Amino acid sequence: MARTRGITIKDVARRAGVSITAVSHALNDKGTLSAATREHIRAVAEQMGYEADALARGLRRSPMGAVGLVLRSLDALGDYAPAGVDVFERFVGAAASQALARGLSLMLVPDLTRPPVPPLAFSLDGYIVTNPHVDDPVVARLEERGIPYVTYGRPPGRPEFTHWASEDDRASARLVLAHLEGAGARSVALVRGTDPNAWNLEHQDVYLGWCEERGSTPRLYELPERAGVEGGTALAGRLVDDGLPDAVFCLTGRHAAGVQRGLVARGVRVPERTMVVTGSDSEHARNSRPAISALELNPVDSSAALLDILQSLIAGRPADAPRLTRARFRPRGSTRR
Amino acid sequence: MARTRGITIKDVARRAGVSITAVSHALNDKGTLSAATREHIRAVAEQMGYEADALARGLRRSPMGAVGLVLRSLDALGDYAPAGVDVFERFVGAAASQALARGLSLMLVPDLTRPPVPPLAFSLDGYIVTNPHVDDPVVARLEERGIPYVTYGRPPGRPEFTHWASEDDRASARLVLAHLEGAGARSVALVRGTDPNAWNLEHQDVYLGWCEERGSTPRLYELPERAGVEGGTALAGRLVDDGLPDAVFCLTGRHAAGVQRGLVARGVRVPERTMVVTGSDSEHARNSRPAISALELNPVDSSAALLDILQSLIAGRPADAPRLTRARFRPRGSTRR
DNA sequence: GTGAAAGCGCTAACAC
DNA sequence: GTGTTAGCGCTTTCAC
Repeated sequence: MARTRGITIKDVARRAGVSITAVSHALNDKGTLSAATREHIRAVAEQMGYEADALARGLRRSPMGAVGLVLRSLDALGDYAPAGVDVFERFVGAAASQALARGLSLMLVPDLTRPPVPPLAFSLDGYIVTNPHVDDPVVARLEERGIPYVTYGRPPGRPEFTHWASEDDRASARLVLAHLEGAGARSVALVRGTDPNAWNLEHQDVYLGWCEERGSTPRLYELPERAGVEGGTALAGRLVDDGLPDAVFCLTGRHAAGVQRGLVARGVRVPERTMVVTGSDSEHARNSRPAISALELNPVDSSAALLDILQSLIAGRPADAPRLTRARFRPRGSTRR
Repeated sequence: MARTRGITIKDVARRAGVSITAVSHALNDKGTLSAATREHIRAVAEQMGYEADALARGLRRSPMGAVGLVLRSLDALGDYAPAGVDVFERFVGAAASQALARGLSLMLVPDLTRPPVPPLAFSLDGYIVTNPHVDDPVVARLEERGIPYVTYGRPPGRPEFTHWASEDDRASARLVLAHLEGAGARSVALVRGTDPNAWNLEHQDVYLGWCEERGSTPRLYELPERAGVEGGTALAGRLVDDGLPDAVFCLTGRHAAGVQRGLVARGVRVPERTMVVTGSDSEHARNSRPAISALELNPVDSSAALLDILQSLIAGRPADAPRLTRARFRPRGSTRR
């Protein structure tokens, strides 16, 4: 299966009876060729099925037509396909489809700071980094290299950085809390993850503000993302011991599923005694009994926005950023009273 | 945001006080350098944080550390993110995770035959092509270029080609039919898609054989994949008109959801009068009432197998192929009698 | 053992 | 208007 090389610019030049420069210029709309030559060269190239080699072209630092995607939350998890968690797959799917629609390819790249670094990594035109955390080394690396990037979720601790898009986490959090309040909840516990990303931080922030406004004591629990369903189940014990709240708001779907299972196992009636809701819809949330009310992210709009911004950056244009998209709230049995 | 170039081989050579060649050889275990020089050069390179530029390297046709993924079924659909269809997302997620685990990056590439072809497309080390159909032009293109590739699903009409992996479709089909028979079905209709890929063809083949063995008249319906749920609903009318079978086996999840909805709307009781089952689990299947029994593909094992084969091909080793993985059958309400 | 030098395919100064 | 030429960063002969 020897790799045959494709038709090169040289072949086209020879065939068209011109220099390689002429070909390069004709095909890239550069230089000052006569319309006739240009047209002729184009015809020949087309007819020969010529396609410029991206590598050689990239060597001269022209765009590659491909952007990278780094999933920081999965890097952190150390597992790129956690069972039942479909937010990332959905995001990858959406981002890929949006990229393809814009004529860009999407390359999935692992943690850029841990060797071996994928060879092409620093040759891509730009990057989407999802859920960067405080002082994210991947972001630092891109910054260092001067590679354009956008982030899915505001990079925490960097108020000056605007090239991000995400669902409006603050609005989402308020939506959920209002829903719980409307269903009669007075005391709400928040279960967040431990990654210091905007997702965790902004929900927490809104939650604390909400508690303060109402004069209720915040009940904040931190559970590592990787603790999964089991972690949630275990946490249910603590919730009971600390005194049952009217509702539990778990940011991750697996925690919510675990917490609900743990509560039910301890005889707590959901939603009658305590409601459960999650900030991130997942198979687990949908398949729990009762089904768990959830925020459904908006990967399509978010990845479209991110690619818009990224394309502007790559082209050196000012970008319309940040951009907020809207998550949908899906009320289900776990909060239906 | 000027792109800063990284440290080049030249920098390392100068710093180590050797030639460029020496650096190249030391870092690639080529040539005949003394152990001492080799070690010294390596130390300097490491200390400088040198990383070879993949582009320049690729120009000389060495591996890029990246493989492409082409989703033929989505190319055909013309939509890279059809709502509720998660098999592809799951496959992408699984393939990405398996690739990353092997130190490879995964690049999602659209139809390689429709311009504009993504620039890097022909520079990748190899390809995974999902669900190629008869005389697939993408496959032809890769073949032409001598680029190693594997297919998810046997390429139909090419018995000599072995570099593929997939769930064992024939076994899956038998599993489903046996399940239906066990639940009392005598007459079963098969609803397949129109893409001439192995998935459609092999299920059909087993189905026809099964009918023949039992002396029952086959009832075969073809429905374009893109007809979606609505197509299924419409088909339900035909099923009723043609005389209700005891069970309907729809290969795609959306067709199954539509068929069941259409049947129920016409007063047919599922599963009592007619059972419904699908060959491809999806959100639609799970969320239908009753939930639809389904085959759940095995993207994790399948993509792992594909990457094993692909890595062998790239390395020029003989590959252990084809490889069959096992789908799981999920019995649900739609076949529970 | 080591290094000079010739490309890989392309782009962009700069001559002509 | 058009072509010559010098690289981009790297690998790989092939002299020394």
